[in-house]
Amino acid sequence: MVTSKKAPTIQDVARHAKVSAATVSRVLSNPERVSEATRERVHKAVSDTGYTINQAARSLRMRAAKTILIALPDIGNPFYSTVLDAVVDEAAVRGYSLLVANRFAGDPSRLLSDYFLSSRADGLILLDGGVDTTLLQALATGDGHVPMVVSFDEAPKADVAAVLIDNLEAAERATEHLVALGHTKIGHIIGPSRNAAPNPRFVGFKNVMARAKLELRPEWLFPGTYAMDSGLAAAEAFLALPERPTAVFSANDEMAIGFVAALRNAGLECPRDISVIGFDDIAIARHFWPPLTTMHHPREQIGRLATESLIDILEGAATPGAPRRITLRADLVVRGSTRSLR
Amino acid sequence: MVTSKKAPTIQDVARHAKVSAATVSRVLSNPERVSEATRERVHKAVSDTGYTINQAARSLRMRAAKTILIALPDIGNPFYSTVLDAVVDEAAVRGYSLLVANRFAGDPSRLLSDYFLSSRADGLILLDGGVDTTLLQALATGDGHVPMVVSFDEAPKADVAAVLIDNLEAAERATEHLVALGHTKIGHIIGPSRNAAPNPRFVGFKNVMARAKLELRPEWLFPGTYAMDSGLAAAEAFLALPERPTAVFSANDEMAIGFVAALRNAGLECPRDISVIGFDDIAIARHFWPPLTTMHHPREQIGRLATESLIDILEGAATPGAPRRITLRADLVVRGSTRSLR
DNA sequence: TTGTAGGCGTTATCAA
DNA sequence: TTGATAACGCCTACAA
Repeated sequence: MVTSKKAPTIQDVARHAKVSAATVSRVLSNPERVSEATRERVHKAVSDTGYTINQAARSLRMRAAKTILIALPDIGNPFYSTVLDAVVDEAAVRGYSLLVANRFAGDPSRLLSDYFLSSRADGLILLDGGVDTTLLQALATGDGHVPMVVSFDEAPKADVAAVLIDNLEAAERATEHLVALGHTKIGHIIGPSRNAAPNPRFVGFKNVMARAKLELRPEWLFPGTYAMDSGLAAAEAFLALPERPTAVFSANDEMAIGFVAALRNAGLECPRDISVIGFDDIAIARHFWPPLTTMHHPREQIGRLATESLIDILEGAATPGAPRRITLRADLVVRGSTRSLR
Repeated sequence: MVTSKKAPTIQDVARHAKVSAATVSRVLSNPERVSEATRERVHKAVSDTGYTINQAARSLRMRAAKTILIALPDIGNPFYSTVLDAVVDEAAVRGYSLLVANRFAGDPSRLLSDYFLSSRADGLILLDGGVDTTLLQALATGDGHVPMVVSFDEAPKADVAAVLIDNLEAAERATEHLVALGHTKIGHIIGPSRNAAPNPRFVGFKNVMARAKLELRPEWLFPGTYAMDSGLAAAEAFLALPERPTAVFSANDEMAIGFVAALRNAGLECPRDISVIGFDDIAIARHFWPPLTTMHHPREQIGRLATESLIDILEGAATPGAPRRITLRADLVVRGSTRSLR
């Protein structure tokens, strides 16, 4: 059963069951159009021969591959691999195979559309925010457009189905946590901005600071890249400060971790000397010392919902006109890196 | 160029270049069999029409999908996603697409061979050690056998191409590091054993202890599962000990981290009160506090080599009779969690 | 050097 | 309810 000299075809099954290939095909895709008796004979023949449908032939005929493509900026990054994990599982549940593309940023248009023109994949889950907006628009809504669902840090301009979190609102809640703890001197490690738009997490931070009537000191704003190194750099700038904030909101966990680690080397303890809140809740966050307070980014859920949405689109279950946009909530996870000042 | 109403076929290109479809096909696969002049005309026609080869049709005809399948136990685990990252890249370089399967342990035989019988993939990279040995043997060498390369913790019994590290030898070097630091009272957090065979890292540990004539105390051996929790459990057992070791070799980093964290909660500092060495060098290891001394597992290299080997097999560049077995070296990375006793 | 023709394994259309 | 037949788009003898 495991293997046989040569993969049996639908013809072999047909012979075995003494019916035509057409009937076998029908049993497999529209069982209700076949009589009970022959249906059973065919099923038996299928398992007797160990028949498995040839996907290549099926794809050719159906112009559909039952396969979806996921494009990621960096699989090695645990953030993305967590999403990928959920996507693979959900796709499998729905009977789809999953093709993976990594770091295609170089010449995205050609590479990506190739997958569809060559009918290797039916739809796309795009997690790579580095795609040019107009290009994205063309890919998504152009002539031979690609069914797709995107999930970026920031809501894409293009008219595309998307699964997102509300970064601005979540950043507000992160900042509010610090305010609620009694902190008034609060700094921020700023995430990079895309397309010249200010980072939404930074905007959320500023909103709350204004609302709480707290001073927004320029020297308490540390520019970052999301990489851990910028946390270290922020720590250096922090240590050189004549007057220091008592709390810092970092636009992501990596930078927060770098920041805390560098401070510790300089003799400053978190949360004793400084409270730090991160963003994303990466795997390290809970095992770090101190365990990092952060906003939980629902990565698994994003992967699952993106896959569901895409397959709904592919199978016509989704309204074609209005691309669905799902917004998820990032929850505050209080751990050990923030403390009350009261 | 990005898209067109309907994907152009080889016929469209042929018409455009005023040649036959056969000639276009030849230009694409055996350019040398076509005259310079027509070759150019065809190339122009290809780019004019925006033609992309239809992989489904090609696969059907060629009985090859130019696609490889990777089967992983858990994509979400950074260990595997790092390998995956390298595999995706290397496959792309060689012109192969990559299909991903996750957690298929339930009914491996059917699911996996399906991919090949249905000609969706040409070969397999197997990272899931949970496969039954005889099943593996059948899959690898049976009648309609699947070209494959495996990479597990332990060398598979089956007659299969493999890319591995020598766990036993690396564990010896890890233990020797502790001995060289002057430790004589050394414990071990044992990794799980597969197929009733003792964990090779445990064997390596015992070898060195015997060689150094150090006492192997049963109560200093903590059973583990590779999950962080067993590190916590080991810490509890450790704390209850009347006499404690001064150093511990943990069979992997997760357990080492759990161990150190739990000890810290109980007031024991690493490396002041205890030296700990892990294994694998996962991403957290360097950012943990203290930065973890460990054996670096060459995951990227494994992914790259496994992919190369598989494609060599697929393209007939590898000797079919004798499956190649590549053994890589895990390097010692000394960081902050181990200290000298002298 | 180039073209013609047949078939890879499926599914959909049309009759029976 | 079932069967014959014609594509789907490509590659490769075989002919010219």
